[in-house]
Amino acid sequence: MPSAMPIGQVARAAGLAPSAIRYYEKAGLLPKPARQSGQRRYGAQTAARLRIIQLARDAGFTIAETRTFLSGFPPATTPAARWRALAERKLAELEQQSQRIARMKTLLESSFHCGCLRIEDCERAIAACETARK
Amino acid sequence: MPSAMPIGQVARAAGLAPSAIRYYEKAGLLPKPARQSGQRRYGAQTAARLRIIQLARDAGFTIAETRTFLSGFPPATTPAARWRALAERKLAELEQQSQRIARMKTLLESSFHCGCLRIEDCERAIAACETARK
DNA sequence: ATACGAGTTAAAGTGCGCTTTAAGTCAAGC
DNA sequence: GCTTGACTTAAAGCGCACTTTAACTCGTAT
Repeated sequence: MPSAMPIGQVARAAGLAPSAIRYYEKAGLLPKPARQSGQRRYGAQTAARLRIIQLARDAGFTIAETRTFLSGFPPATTPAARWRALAERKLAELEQQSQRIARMKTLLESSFHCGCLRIEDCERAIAACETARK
Repeated sequence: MPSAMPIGQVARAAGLAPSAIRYYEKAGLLPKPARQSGQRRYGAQTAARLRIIQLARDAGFTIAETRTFLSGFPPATTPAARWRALAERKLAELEQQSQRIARMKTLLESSFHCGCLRIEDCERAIAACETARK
């Protein structure tokens, strides 16, 4: 792996579009790389940085949260401590989402078991469903 | 409940913004109401229609799916049959989402237990996490 | 008369994570 | 000398469900 790869090569290696890499740079997730006649040249450490970004994204962090993880803490903060701090809040969010999904499932399975022929007739059945919502 | 309510009253009763009601009308979820000197006047059946729409939205259906439920089936199709058809696909989507969330939880809990002092040193730990991803 | 509150419209804005587009630069191969 | 392919930028577009804005029209109370 050469230590001065152009953006297309880095992108292919990471399974990303070049535009995504430029976007990450503008968003402050990637340091500004060296240039050769105007074009970005990336070193080997970029691949690792991209893998970390992907991991954070896969874990559900937004771009802003990922930037916080990478550069939003006092420099002495260990990666483990950074991750713990952010993961705690994210897990709470996921818990909320899980509950939302559970409620949706309940509604999908319990609604409109009425024998109404037209939607306009379903009013009464819906009152029952709304009870299940709480 | 008067049978010719203006939009603000309907909105307040339903817990929605007037703009949302106009949006539903434009999106084909609500029939075009009568007008009095240019202003919309809603009958009592609108409240029931809005409750049905809210139920569909709470169950995770998009506006387009909700429109399908309300008016995208052969007229003779019962509400129960309509709901069943749409709910089946939606439940499959929710299953996917649940799996996505479970994977995020795993990543949040299992990543960055390394003792690295700087993010640049975490490469090795990340390889382990990526194993957990599969 | 006039100010107020509620209604009307079309069009643009929001948030998120990119992608797409348009117009241009550059090095290499023929 | 000319094409090709990969790169550059800023700005706009996408999907979704609305909200917000701007400019206007009503009927009613003062």
